[in-house]
Amino acid sequence: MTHGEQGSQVPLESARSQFRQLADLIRTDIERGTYPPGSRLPSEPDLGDRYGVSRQTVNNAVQILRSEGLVRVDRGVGTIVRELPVITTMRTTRQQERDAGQARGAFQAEMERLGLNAESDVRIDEVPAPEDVAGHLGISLGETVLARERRMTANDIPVQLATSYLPMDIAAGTQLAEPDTGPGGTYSRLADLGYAPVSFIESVRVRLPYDDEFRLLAMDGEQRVITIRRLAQTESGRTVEVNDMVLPAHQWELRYQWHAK
Amino acid sequence: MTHGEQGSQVPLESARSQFRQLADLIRTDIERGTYPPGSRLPSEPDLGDRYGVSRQTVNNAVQILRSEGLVRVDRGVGTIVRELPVITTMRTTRQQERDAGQARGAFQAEMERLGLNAESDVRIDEVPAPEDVAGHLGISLGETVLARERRMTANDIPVQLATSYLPMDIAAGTQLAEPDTGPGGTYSRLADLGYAPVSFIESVRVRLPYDDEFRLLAMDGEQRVITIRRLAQTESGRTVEVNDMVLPAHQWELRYQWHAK
DNA sequence: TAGTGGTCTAGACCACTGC
DNA sequence: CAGTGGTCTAGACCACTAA
Repeated sequence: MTHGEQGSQVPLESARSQFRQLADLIRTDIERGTYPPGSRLPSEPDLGDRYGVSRQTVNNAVQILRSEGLVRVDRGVGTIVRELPVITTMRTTRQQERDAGQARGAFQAEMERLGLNAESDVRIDEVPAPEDVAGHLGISLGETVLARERRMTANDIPVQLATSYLPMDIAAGTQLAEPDTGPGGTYSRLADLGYAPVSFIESVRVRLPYDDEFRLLAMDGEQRVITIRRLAQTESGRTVEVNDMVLPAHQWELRYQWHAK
Repeated sequence: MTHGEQGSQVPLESARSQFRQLADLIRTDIERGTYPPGSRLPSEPDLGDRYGVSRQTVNNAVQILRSEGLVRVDRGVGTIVRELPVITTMRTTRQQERDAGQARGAFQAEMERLGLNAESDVRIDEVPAPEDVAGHLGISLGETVLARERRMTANDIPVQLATSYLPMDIAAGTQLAEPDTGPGGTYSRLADLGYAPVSFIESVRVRLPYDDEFRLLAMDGEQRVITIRRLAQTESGRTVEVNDMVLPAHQWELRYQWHAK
């Protein structure tokens, strides 16, 4: 009664917490187009008045929508409805071959399919191998490896970090140490050098982002990242690449296809 | 000054929010064994006094640990340190064959490897095909399909829900409609019937659990689920199974292996 | 400077648990 | 019944943005 006279126009059941129900209401409004992509939600005090709840309760509701990637908060500006579609990445025996024949990578191809403008930075470094990477590459602990760090964006929104580790005895002085690995990418160059990867293992996990990932991926609130560690092995069983990928979980779908036998 | 005299023994920087730093402190204590698995954290008021912060701030910190699966809250009891290890599930061309030869499924095998006691319920139903399932199975909208719903536990902790949809023209009256599908499981029976699956596609996503999933998986706080939809196809290209899996994200690692060519 | 969301506090009421 | 966490509120201060 103290404030907001239009309070509780929408009946809230008592079974579920108010902030969850409020999140549902706002989500529905977004899906119906009441708040179209790119527009701003009413401010938290406004929403509080409108629904007859405290600002803290509104804030809790908005946290849910943020964690789903439905909205994004611009500090000092407001809460904006997002519009980036879900990106699908595909891993297949056959696709793998197709990708190898392409001038551009799988990421570029998917972005084009979605009509998004894909860009990526590359930073190349020689670094001491992280302990677990050293283990996979069969390298002693202090030894240096080639690290190719990439950050990929779609329509200027960061969508993936990837760090590829390659043994120096293979990569040093080759095109693998150049920003542009040329047609077919890393795996084609490895093949040229006599280390064609034929077997791949990917380990997928979900977790909270680290601070640097949070910043580099422009993440928001309680969003999660998907982490993928890919190992690429040659016919002889040597692991010639460790690739650590980090993806905002809400904007990706991973697709794996394989064949029995 | 009003309360808790030991307040702020641990210096908190001002850059990051108090509740995130507090979460880090408690997490460290858990990892160091100060709060061993199975034990209870001090109550939220206690922690508030100890660190000189409000109960709400403690609550926010605990939310983070819950979402990571590090602790679990028993209503009316307290916050308990968890101990379920991360479960790895493996998908490989070769593994697939190996599994087919086993009396027990892949899930059982992994549980045994981890020394966990695996159990699972099965419920079998004939239901109208959900719209997207009908599309995949090439069935008209109202038509019924066989639904095999499973709920799997490890040491009595629920770790996976799975619903397998099979076309009635294949499954009706066969062992596929029985609780126990026999040696080799569903895929072996499909093979016996002349519908051996040879190609598999899995689509992986991460999201907040629905209410029923939240309950059935005994989830806690802001935890996420991994959803996997698997399509199994025969040589002729017919999709003979749609399998929807739901897994608490914090306790699983998905592993995919494949071979080029 | 006014408005935005981030965060914190003190206090409150609730449902649930175990004694 | 006392203790637990879930949730809500009113009020506050902050950093940041845009006008």
